[in-house]
Amino acid sequence: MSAREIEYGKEAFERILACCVDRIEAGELRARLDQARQEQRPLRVKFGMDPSSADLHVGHAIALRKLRQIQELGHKLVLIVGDSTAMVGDPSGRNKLRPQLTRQEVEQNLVTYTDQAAKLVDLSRAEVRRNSEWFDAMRFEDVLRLASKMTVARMLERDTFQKRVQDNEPIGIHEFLYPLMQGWDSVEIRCDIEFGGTDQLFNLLVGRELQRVQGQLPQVCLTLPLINGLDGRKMSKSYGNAILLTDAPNDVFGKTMGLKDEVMAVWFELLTDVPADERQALLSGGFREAKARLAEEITSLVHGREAAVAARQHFDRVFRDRELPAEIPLVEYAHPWPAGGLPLSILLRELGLAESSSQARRLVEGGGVKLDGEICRDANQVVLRPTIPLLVQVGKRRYLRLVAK
RNA sequence: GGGGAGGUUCCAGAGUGGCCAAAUGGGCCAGACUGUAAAUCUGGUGGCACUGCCUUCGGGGGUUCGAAUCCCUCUCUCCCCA
Repeated sequence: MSAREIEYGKEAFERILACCVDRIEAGELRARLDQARQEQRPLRVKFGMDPSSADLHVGHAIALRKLRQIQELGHKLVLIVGDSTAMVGDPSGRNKLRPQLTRQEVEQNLVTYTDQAAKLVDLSRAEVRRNSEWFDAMRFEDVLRLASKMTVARMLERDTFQKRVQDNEPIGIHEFLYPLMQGWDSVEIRCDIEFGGTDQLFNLLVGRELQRVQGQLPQVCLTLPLINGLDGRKMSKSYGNAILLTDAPNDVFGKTMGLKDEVMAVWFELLTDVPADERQALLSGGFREAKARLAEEITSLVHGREAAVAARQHFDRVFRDRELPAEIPLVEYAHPWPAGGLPLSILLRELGLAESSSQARRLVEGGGVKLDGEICRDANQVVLRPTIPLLVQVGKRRYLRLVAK
């Protein structure tokens, strides 16, 4: 296997900086590329992800796409899995104390995490490091030394902390440690460039400072735009407004179709490879068509082109043409069917179409449940053992064909 | 260490002895409408084989015919003073 060609020139410089919001310092990047060329080595480009929730979303995909480009330029992606930092909880962009995760929870999240990241970057060529590697080895003394590099005043300058002070929200001392930990990761891996969301700027800069203190060349800090979620707030799994990388293709497509028209341009730019002139043409045509294309691109990004095309067909069929989906899962009722039949509310609960029989009752009474295409408004209606598959439909998105054992 | 203010249903936040399964807003779910899972409007939003019953208002104990509301205690958070 021959060594990959590494790109150090103007093209690399520009591609690295493309889409970045903060560039601290772009000039240093130039010098850093030259230096790396002389030393015949790739730049070490860091990106950190805390396995603090189990799922990545398309907001993360902006960074991951960027990192893939960096890999294509031949530079080294160093992916930090923040298993130690996840136990602290990043206070960035948070107006509340984050729950501290246990080691066990972090371990669980970690597995799905790297799998998801692998959809978008080549992990086999990346260096994946857990930061517990060095933090577990630290003694309290080391922690104190690290903590002395930062002042309370500087920490309190941060908006998020200010707001919390104003709102009488608690701030844990450990939260002050977070930026230092993230910064220390940069020292440990001798980072050349660190990427993060715009909310990460402070943390990234701490990395610079710590590197300087430790006699390393300070990293270049580049931030990427954060993307808003379906409701306009910052996209976050915990707000429930995210398109997750684990969402089924139909959901990725459908959620994208629900985006506000105004944000389409940004999504096209940050999340697709559609060239600028083509994007322009799409956006000046019909919104519906443009958004369908966007949805297809996003779905393709997560699940591949084939799945994306199928998702688009499904969407058109179900939501535009108001027809039944092409494929409806056949579900076998798990228990023996009672001789006297089964009240609808109980059936829906048992099928997992409602969380409780009360909720099922509400769904039925609200007109959201159809049996064989007929709206059924009586939650007490007894459903007899189906002899042929019974089409059960809850809302616009949940369908199944039910058979008895 | 001392003093004060608080902890309410997914979230914010009303409620200070019965009319409280708990206002209002957000979120979420469903319905109508639509190019769309957008926007808007409507309804719903503890559980139960449900016209009734059961369990909720930080934990535990108590007063009372009756407590989210009163008392005791524990616990957590915030503020002020030291």
